[in-house]
Amino acid sequence: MSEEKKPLNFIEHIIEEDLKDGLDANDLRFRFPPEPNGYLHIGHTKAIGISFGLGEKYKAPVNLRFDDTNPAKEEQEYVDAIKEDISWLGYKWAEERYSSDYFQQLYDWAIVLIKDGKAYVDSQSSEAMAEQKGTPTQPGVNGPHRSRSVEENLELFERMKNGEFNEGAHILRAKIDMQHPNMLMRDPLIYRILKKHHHRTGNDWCIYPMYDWTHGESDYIEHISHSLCSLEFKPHRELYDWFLDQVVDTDKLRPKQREFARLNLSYTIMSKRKLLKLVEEGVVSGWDDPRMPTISGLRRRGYTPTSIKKFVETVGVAKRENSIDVSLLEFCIREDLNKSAPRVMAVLNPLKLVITNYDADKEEWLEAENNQEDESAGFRKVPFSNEIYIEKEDFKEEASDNFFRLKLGGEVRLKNAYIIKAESVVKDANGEITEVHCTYTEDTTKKVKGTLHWVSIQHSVTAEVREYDRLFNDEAPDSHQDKDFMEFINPESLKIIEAFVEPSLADAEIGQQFQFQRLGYFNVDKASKSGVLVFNKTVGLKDSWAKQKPKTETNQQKPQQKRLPIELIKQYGKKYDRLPDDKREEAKKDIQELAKHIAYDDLEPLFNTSVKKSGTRIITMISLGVLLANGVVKNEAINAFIAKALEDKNKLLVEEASAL
RNA sequence: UGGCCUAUGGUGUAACUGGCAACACGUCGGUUUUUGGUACCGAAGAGUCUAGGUUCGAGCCCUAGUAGGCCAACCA
Repeated sequence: MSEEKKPLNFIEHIIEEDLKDGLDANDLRFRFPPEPNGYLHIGHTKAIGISFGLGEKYKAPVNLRFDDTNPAKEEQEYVDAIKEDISWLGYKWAEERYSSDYFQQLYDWAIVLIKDGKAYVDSQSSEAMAEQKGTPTQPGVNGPHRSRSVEENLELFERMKNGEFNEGAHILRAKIDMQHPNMLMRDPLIYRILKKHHHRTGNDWCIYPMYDWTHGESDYIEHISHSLCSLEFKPHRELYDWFLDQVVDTDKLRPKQREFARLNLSYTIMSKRKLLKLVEEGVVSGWDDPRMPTISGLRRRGYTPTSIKKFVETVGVAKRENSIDVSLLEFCIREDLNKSAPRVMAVLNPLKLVITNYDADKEEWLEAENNQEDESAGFRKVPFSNEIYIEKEDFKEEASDNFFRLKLGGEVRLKNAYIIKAESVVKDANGEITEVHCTYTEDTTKKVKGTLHWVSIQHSVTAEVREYDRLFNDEAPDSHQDKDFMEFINPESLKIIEAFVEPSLADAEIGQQFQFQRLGYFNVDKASKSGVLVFNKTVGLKDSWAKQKPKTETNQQKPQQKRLPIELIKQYGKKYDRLPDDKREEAKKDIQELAKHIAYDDLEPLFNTSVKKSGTRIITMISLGVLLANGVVKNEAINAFIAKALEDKNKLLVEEASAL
């Protein structure tokens, strides 16, 4: 076994370390803990891929645990959808669990906490408690109920549980430290009163545990070794550990929370709340609209589990904020479908073509290869006749040599058929071409540059084709503090086309995937019925021809993170003295421009730059020159800096210094 | 007036206890091709946010700064 070592991500490093430190590999166990309050999206796929992926790698069990502690937002519909999506991705969970399974245990532990003087009942308004909590920059203060006796706390908590109070009247909170620098440690809530029906426990409870109290203890109950979540839970880790400290038996496995950066995809949003808004406001047809970044949307669009897993794998796992280009997702689906999708011919934007030397009443069934990437895919027959459709874009009356398609007097190959030559065109009153007249030859061995797809008109089947574009026009629609994400909705994200497809597609079944040759990958939508074909365009083929033409679509500039001029100048310093002459000249001009926007106080610290970093000293000198020219008066520090530079070995530095 | 996290080509991730910054996508060029697809070959592109320090040697360790993110829900 030649094990090419795949580099480990930081979580795998942690696990390897734990294993080395004596953790039994059999004790490895993970969990994926969705809240059933919405559909899973591509962002969740990363979390799923991490935990289930680790399970596969270490042959460890992975639980699916629904974090269902808030009956106000959670529903069975979401539980079902989540299970379907995870299964569809091809993952198998060891056990299906619910946080609500542990409500009794959590309650019992809460009693222990109260008895230990580690928790108390507070009876103030949420506003009053928020007030006492302080702010991130200001410590909190103790509230009036903090010193209630254990007996009183026990009694009140019991009565909370029995439903004797209204929602909001009391809460149970941990007694930690109201001055703690971590806000989450300032006596966090453990239980609140919620007189709501729960999708699993019905009306058994009218108090419900909070996330922090529930999550770590649930991990402990399930013997989870590594509890992986996204970065925003980092501050919760301290509390996670505190709660664990209160109940953990030291010879039992203690779960560990570790955090990774969540996935962000360009031109889309990942917030469940915002996705729900798109659904509710009818911007999309539902959670599974093919434009949605949900797993169900991607599935309906034609994405495969393989492609999504590959995507998550390539994206990697780390701790820094990221934004992944959709083109990577598209690459992954093309790569997968290229190997498996049968090729067929379909014309989306038809132009009639008449072959004048082919008998009008003749038809031939020609052999066509289903997939040249897959020998086992075999062949099929496609009908040919004297009248066919080709794409409008595939014909021009005249065009330059790099237009490989059909032009008057030019020859082109018809895929799976003959070579034709365009002889003349027929136009309507507006000058629009309505027909192209061609002649054909049966000699198919000739070399011609272009190959076109086509469909015999009399044999063609009509189909509805839904072409999608990105749902938002902005790269990061929900990142603007002054604008709502709804303002960026792309009004042209869905285009419905009447297309003509080859007859072999007539009985294509829902979910089947094809490559429409030269166009892209398409699948049969669930709206398809016998006799009424509906296709979704999953993704187009890579099109290096379209790129050559001046695109009307303005290439959106990446909003480069703005850096301060002084920082940019410093960066030049790193390599300035090593640049070739011409580039150095450019750099110098750039520096001089940038230097107009810096203050003397920004520059002065650089005077102390060590002798060996001459590049930095030179750029400092150049900038200084600009400042002096703009009226900064020479002081002692400046004079010393220049004097020292004049003695330097570096010619460039001396040159710049003597100029001052 | 705080705490925590992060900083490596355009994007995303690597670089095992410090040792010539690598891979994928994207970009550009070429070969093959009955898909301007695929496959294959090649190229450009970062000297690792800045400064200082430790070291023979720093992307990695230390210090300070800068930038970005997270933290004040009876949400998860």
